[in-house]
Amino acid sequence: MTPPAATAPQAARAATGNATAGNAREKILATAFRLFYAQGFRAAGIDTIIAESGVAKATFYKYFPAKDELILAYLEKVDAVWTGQLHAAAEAAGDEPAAQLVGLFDALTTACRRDGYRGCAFINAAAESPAGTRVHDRTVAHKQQVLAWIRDLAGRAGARDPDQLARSLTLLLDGGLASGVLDGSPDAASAARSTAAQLVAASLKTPPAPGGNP
Amino acid sequence: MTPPAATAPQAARAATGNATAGNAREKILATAFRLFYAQGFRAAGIDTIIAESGVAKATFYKYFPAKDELILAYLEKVDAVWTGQLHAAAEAAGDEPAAQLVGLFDALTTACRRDGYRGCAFINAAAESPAGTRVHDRTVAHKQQVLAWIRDLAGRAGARDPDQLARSLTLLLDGGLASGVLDGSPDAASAARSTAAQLVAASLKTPPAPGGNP
DNA sequence: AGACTACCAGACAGATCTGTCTACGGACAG
DNA sequence: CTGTCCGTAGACAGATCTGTCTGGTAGTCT
Repeated sequence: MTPPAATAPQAARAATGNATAGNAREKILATAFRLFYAQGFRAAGIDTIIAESGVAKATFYKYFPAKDELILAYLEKVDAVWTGQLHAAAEAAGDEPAAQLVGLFDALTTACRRDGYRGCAFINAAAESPAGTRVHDRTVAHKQQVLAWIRDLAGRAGARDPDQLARSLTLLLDGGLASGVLDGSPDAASAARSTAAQLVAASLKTPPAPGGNP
Repeated sequence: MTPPAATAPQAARAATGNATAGNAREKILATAFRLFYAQGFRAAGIDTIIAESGVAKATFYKYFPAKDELILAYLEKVDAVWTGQLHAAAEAAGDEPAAQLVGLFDALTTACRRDGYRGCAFINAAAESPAGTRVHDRTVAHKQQVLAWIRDLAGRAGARDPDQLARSLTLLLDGGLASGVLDGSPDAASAARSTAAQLVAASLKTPPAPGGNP
């Protein structure tokens, strides 16, 4: 797994040659990661983030000229982490693409079990920012990346209709992410996994009836 | 200093024939319904709601002693509206429970197509309020009501495992609600419907393998 | 030594948000 | 006529949030 190279590791470091430069930035980002996810980024104020990361206000505004920049950086980090977990879960299921399509749902199970789980950070982010904003656009981009990856897996698995299968699986994934917090019972994730297994299996069979669709 | 589109209070009262104290309450709730859904209830301020509903501040606080009360009333209204749409879509599909299980997804399609669609109001609400709050609890209750209704339909349809089928379908429904805004393409809803049809059909067939399944 | 860099501490301005409170007016029953 | 209910209009307090700005400390490079 490779961390996304496109995620803003400030060229200032290379410019100054200072190895410790940007240490404060990481602390801020780590705190934001925690607070934004736990409370939403409208409820988590700059002052709180600054206080909890033990950083001066001027330092904060040096790295993140506006709160929006921090939110975007947060989403970038969430994307990297969640994508990494999805890929890891898929690979843990073996080399067969079909098995990986099911295995990736183990990342959902793990996420739902985690303490303080509050659903999909991107869905939550989109709920807090209207369409057309950069935050919203970043969310759309993330979802499309995941969809494209699953579609690729479905194609390599030999699915009858990779597009359709990928869409069904992302629906299950998003549904599990969204309702994992809401459904009182914790088995939404395992239900998503078994449903995914059923869909994958059905999509790999040869078409039974070429007849019309009611 | 002229309020935009000033709604003459006397005229409005005369139009409705007065007689109903609490006319202002409905106006407030209607405005909140619109603004809360469009912006989230953290971004939509009391002052804006008061101004846009053409109501005095004291009147607002008479009916809703705190913003939380308005949010709860809003969720109550959303619950009634969305549940009504789900039931209507199901009934429009005929009398057969199996057909209704698929037909209810037409409510999702309609919702996604609606202008200004911003996903599930409850999921968005939960994203803005931490677990343990009344808002969050109301969201959980709503989701469980929907789940119970679908489970009942699945049972009457003669599904092999009504619990499992209901859970799969709610996952698809929530996934469609959540990603209907995010997926660039608008066909998430129709994909959810066709996947639901597939799952319902598979669940009605006689069990192929009676082998013990953990 | 001087310059530069990274950082801390915190006051401050300006906006915004929730909720309270005063002042006023029309409708209607007793 | 008077009291009560419903409503408008808007000032106000107090909290909070974003973003700026000043001043001070420590390490590093030349």
